Amino acid sequence: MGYKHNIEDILDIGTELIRTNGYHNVGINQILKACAIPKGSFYNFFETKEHFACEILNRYGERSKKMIEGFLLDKTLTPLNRLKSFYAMIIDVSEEDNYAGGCLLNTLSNEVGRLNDEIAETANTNFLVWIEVIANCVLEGQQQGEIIDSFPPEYIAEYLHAGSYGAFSRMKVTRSRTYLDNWYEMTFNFISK
Amino acid sequence: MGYKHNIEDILDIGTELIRTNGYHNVGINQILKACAIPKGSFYNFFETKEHFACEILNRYGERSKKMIEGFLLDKTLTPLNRLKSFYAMIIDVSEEDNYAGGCLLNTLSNEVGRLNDEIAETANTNFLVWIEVIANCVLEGQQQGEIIDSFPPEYIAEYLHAGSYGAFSRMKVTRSRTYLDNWYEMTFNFISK
DNA sequence: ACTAAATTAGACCAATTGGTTTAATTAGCC
DNA sequence: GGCTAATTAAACCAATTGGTCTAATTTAGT
Repeated sequence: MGYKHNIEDILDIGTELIRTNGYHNVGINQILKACAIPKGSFYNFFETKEHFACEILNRYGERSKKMIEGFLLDKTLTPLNRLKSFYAMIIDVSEEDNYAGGCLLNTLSNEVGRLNDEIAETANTNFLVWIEVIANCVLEGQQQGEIIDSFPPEYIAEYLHAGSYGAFSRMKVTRSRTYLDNWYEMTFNFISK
Repeated sequence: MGYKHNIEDILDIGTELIRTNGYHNVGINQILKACAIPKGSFYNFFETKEHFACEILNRYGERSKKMIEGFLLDKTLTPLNRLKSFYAMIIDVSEEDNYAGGCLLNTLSNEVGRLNDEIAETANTNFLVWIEVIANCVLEGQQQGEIIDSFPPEYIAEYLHAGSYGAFSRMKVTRSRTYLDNWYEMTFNFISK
């Protein structure tokens, strides 16, 4: 039957709070309150706030990887169209989310990437896992002549995904999808053959 | 002769602290300590921490505008080469800075852009001032046939500068200029005619 | 020299920060 | 049923948060 509280719930709620409000702006107490768990339970599950951040990053990384694969391994579309549908979905979801947070990995990278070694490494590792999935799709597109082959697939994959992070920065202050849409249009124009 | 403390020093030190450590991670007390000023003076100059953030944003915005113009109005280079030299400089400076903070405007946009209306608007306003300067240079480049004209100059300007923000996110976790360099190479390859 | 306003100084405030501790309770296993 | 380990619960901690307050000092204008 298990105990009263389960880690998954704490991770879920913590992920959303930190993704939308930032790392230093969300206290342990706030997470505890939202989860309705006492402090003892939290520190039974997690050593420190830093470790907690790494755990939600890894969890977010794994789940997102599966979601990315759901789009990029879909053989009913051409590789380029798979990529397009993936980023079109990200933009739609951001709008539904009311432009609140964007990607947890990006949020933590920007806020604590330079300050905290463990969080930085965890964020980077998970990012590179995504890049591998994206690069495979890019390579397929290159082989089918849909995508430019003037750059290695990993370069294009990083360019694509990090590019979306730049767009998130603009999204957060403009509270609109306009620049996300422009970014999408221009980037796919540039990498299409 | 003036009083003992001057606002400029507080703004300078506050800018650097927040740019490199983030908004919520830097307390008023920390800024006071670094400036060696008492609290009364700080709150005599600035209403709240939020207002202080807006002031350093505006100051950073104005100074950066002048610096951008220093590069982009330099008639000894072609428009495209002016843009290239500007972003090459940004990357070099980031390396010298040990990849610490990147752009204050981007840092604040990402961390508090969605949480704080005043800071968001201030960040966006200053960003758009830069975009205007960059767009003028892009337009010149288009007129001289150096830069693609398949997109409006403002679109290319935003694409350029927001793109560099995505690269900063990667820089902070990798602690290297590698992705900044790749971004530079690819972006200028895409927008060159 | 006098006055009013700006500045300086730092003690003080309630609220919150991340984290510890101790005791009670619960679960799983033999 | 009894034992051990995990979990729950919340009081407690020192340090820090953004911000206020009062009093002393300094400046600029007349």
